[in-house]
Amino acid sequence: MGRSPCCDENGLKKGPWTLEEDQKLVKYIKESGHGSWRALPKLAGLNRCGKSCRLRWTNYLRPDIKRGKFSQEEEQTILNLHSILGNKWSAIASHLPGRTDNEIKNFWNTHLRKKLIQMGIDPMTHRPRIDIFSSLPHLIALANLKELMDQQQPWEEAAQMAKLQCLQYLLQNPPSLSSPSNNMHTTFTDMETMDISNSLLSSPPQLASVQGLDDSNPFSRLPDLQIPCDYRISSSSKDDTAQAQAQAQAQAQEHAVLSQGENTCNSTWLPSSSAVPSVTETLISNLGDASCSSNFDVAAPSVWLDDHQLFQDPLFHNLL
DNA sequence: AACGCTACCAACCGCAACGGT
DNA sequence: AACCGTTGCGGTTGGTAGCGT
Repeated sequence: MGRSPCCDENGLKKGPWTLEEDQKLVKYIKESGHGSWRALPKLAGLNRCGKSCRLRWTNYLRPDIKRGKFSQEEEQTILNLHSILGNKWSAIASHLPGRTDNEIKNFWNTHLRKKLIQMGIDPMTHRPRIDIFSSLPHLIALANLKELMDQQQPWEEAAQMAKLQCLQYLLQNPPSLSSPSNNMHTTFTDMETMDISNSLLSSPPQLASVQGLDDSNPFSRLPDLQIPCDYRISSSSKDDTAQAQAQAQAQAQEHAVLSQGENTCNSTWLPSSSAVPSVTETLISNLGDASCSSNFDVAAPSVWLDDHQLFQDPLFHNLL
C-alpha cells in the first residue's frame, strides 16, 4: 500500500484556511467538480495539497453541511449508532444528513463522551463503568469491615452471619475490579486492586466457624477475583448462562450485519450484551439534563441500584 | 489588566483500503 | 502478484474563545 507524499511537499501552505482560499476552492468545485483531489489545488490556483482541499471541502465548505448545535434527535441517533458501531464516525455520519464525521467525532469527544462518563457509563461499551472508582464504595466497606475484624470485637453470632452474608453479597455482585476499557480515570492498576481485594479476603480464623460455607475457607464460595467477573444481576444457573450465550451469539450476528463485520464494542472482558443491556438505550432521554457531577446522583443502572440499596440498608451501616 | 484553565473545533497526520497498471 | 497512486477514515494536535481568579 503506497502512501501519498501529500502535505510533506515543500512550499505548500498549512493551517487555517483564509476566506480567499475558501472562495477559490468553492468556485472551482462548483464549476468543474473536484475531479482528482491531487490535481485540484494547481488547477484551482491554491497553494495547498489535495488532501487539505478535500478535507476543507468535505468538512466545511460543502453546501449541504448543516451547521449549528446538535438536536436532541441527532444526539440520540449518535448515541444509538455509537453503541452499535463504535468509533465508525463515517458510518454514523451517513445516518445524519448534513453532519460530517469530523463534526460528529468532535461532538462525541467534547460532549457525549463526557456526559456518559458523568453518568457512570463507559463511553466505549455503553455499559456501567466497571473501574476502580465505581468499586470504591465496596472496597471502602470491605476495608472497614476488615478493620473491625482485626480488632476482634465481640460480635453476636447472628450479626456476624448477617454481616458476612452481606460481604458475600458484595463480592458475588462486584463491579468488575478490572476494566478493559480505555478509561482515563482509572488510576489504580488491576494488580493494585487485586492486592487490596486479596488482602481483605485473608479472613481471621475465628470467622471460619460461623460461615457455614466451608470450614477450611470461609470465602471459598467467593468468585475467583483473578478472573474477570461477569455481572451477576441475573441468575447464574447454567441454563441462564447458556441462554445468555445464545442471545449473545444472536446479537453478535446482528451487530456483524449492522457494522459490516466490525464491532469494536465487544470485549472478551465484558458480559454478554444480552446480560446487561446497553444503558444508553434507556438513559438517552435523560442526557439532556445530565448536569449532575456525581455518579450517584443520577439514575444508575440496575446493577448499581442493588448495591446502593444495600448501602442504604441499616444493616450495612452497622458494618461501617 | 494579566494570567491560567477549560472547552471547542478546524486541521493535520498517518494508516488502511481500494483500484488501476 | 506486486507496485503505485488516490481516497477515506480515525486519532490527535494546536489555536483560540470564553471564563474565572
